[in-house]
This record gives sequence, structure tokens and C-alpha cells, in this order.
Amino acid sequence: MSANSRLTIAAHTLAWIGLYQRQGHAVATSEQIAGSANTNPVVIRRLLGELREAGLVESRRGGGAGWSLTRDLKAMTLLDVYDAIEPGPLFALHRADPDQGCVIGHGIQPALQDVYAGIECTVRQELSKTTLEDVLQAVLAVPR
Amino acid sequence: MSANSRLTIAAHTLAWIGLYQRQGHAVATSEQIAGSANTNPVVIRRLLGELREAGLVESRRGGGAGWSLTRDLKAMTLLDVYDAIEPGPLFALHRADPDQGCVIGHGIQPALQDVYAGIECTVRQELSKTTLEDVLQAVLAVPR
DNA sequence: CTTCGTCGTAACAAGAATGGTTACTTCGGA
DNA sequence: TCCGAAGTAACCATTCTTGTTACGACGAAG
Repeated sequence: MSANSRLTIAAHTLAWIGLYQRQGHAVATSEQIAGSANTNPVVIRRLLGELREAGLVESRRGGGAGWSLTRDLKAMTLLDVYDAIEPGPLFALHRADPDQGCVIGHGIQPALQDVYAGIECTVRQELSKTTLEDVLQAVLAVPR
Repeated sequence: MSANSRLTIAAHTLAWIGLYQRQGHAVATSEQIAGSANTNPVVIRRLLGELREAGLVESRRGGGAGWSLTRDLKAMTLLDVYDAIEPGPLFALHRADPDQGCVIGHGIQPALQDVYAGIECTVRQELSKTTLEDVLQAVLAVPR
């Protein structure tokens, strides 16, 4: 499906900020997070920008600049993150409209739309069951 | 997520062949299906090739060539189709391995893998609930 | 045994999404 | 005023999907 790693990087980022703040730091920088996630700071800033628009994080500029959470990890689910960074549907319909003169071509889109809607609904339910706090605890529980 | 329409086109194709065979025809051609789905015959043949490898359809060459189902639409679920044409996972992990020296970097992949596995499991369950016969009936039930 | 329609498949191009990188401007505390 | 980091534009490489053309392989029909 050509899956991307945006949800992964976003979860990584939020867990990192959350842990860092618990260690007494006020803000985290994109460079620190990029170091942990092994990617480029601009990639992190782009993602954090979308998370900020969704109200999950906020940023400070100037001296002592960086990113911080707007609420506790317990009050943040993977669905919140997913909605913040993934715009489109899981499955796409036809690129070009099918032949409406054909019985199948005429009815296939409404028929599949129902199925797809049901699937997206269950995915969203599943995502909403896991908080970022759950993720952080699972991370810390991994033996080293 | 850059969703594709492969599952849609495959379902369209199978429903089309199924209906066509019920109308008394032995085989369907990629050109006929492409006309209904409003795409190119080669696109259909490529998809049908993958469905054939999964054992859902078979093809005949030479005179009177074309495609036919290997079993009834009732015995074919969207999960069978999905497995035949979608190789990868729904969500990807990091492109480059995260910093293993960092607590988050070390534990994030196992932690997220569990979550992702659970989600894929529910998606598969959901897909397995719908047969291609269900799809065809839903298509035929759409008012024109 | 030739013809013809269709499969099978390679090759290529367009388009979009993702991710990485560089570079520059803007902010605001020290 | 200085400086570190955000904000953001621009560009590129890669990959996936889809569409398209082209051509060989096949096999029934005549």
C-alpha cells in the first residue's frame, strides 16, 4: 500500500517530548528528537507543525526555544495523532469514474464505500484505545 | 496515506466476472472489464494475474480466451482479495533505524509493532466478513 | 496450417507522496 | 546586539501507482 512512517515518527516524537519533560526539561528541540528518530530536524518540525495545528503541542521561538506538550500523554490517543497527520482514506475508489451505463459500474462505488467506512471506523476505534502514555510505558518496558 | 484503488478495481473485476458468468458466459475479457471500470486492459490483466496466483481466477488463452472464477463469489472474501494484491503493512516503522542508545529509540519499534499488529488484525477480520457475493448484492441493490 | 483475438509481459512515462537536505528568514530571551 | 532554534521555501531522490504502447505466445476456428 506504500505505507508511510508518519504515525511512527509522530508517536516517537511525542513520547520523546513527554519523557524529556518528565525529566524536568521545559522544551525539546527538533534537533534532539531528530537525533533519536534518526532523521532530519526539518522532517520533525514539519510533523510537529501539523501536531501543533491539532493542538497537541506548542512551540516557543527565540532564546530557549523548543516544543512542549499541551496536555499529558494520558490524554492523547493515537487517533488524535492519526487525525492530525493523515488526511486521506485507507482505501481509494476508482481514479476515473466507472461506466455508469454498466450495472456493476453504477453500483460499485456506493457498495464499496459502505464497506470501507466500516473498516475505517474499526481502525479509528482501535487507534483510540491506545494513549501515548500506553506507548511510552510499552517503550520503557522493552528489555535492553 | 496515498491510498490506492487496487482493492476497488479488484473487487469491481471479480463482481463483473461473477455477474457475467451468471448471465451464461464462460469467460470475460480484460477489455470488457476495463470498459466497465474505465481503465486500461493491461491494468486489469496485471491485477487478474495476481488474483490468479492467489487461486481466485484462471485464464484461458488462444481462441475464446478470457478469465473465469475458480469458485463462487460466496466463497471469496475481501480478505482473500486483499491478501492477493496488497503485500505491505498498513503502517510503516522508521525508514532508518532509530538511535538504539536512546531509551525511546530503543523501545519504540517493538512497542508500535504490537499496536500495528492489533490494528491489522482487526482490519483483516473486518475484510473477511464481506464476501464478493455481498459486494455484488450491494451493487445490484443500488437504485438507478 | 493460417488467421485472429486475447493473454502475458516488458518498457516507458506521468503524477503524486514521502523523506532528506540546504538555505534563508524570523523570532525573542540573554 | 547576539545567537540558537523555529518556520518555511525550494529542490531532489526514491518509490508507488496508473496509464499506455508494443510485441511475442498461445490456441481454437476455419
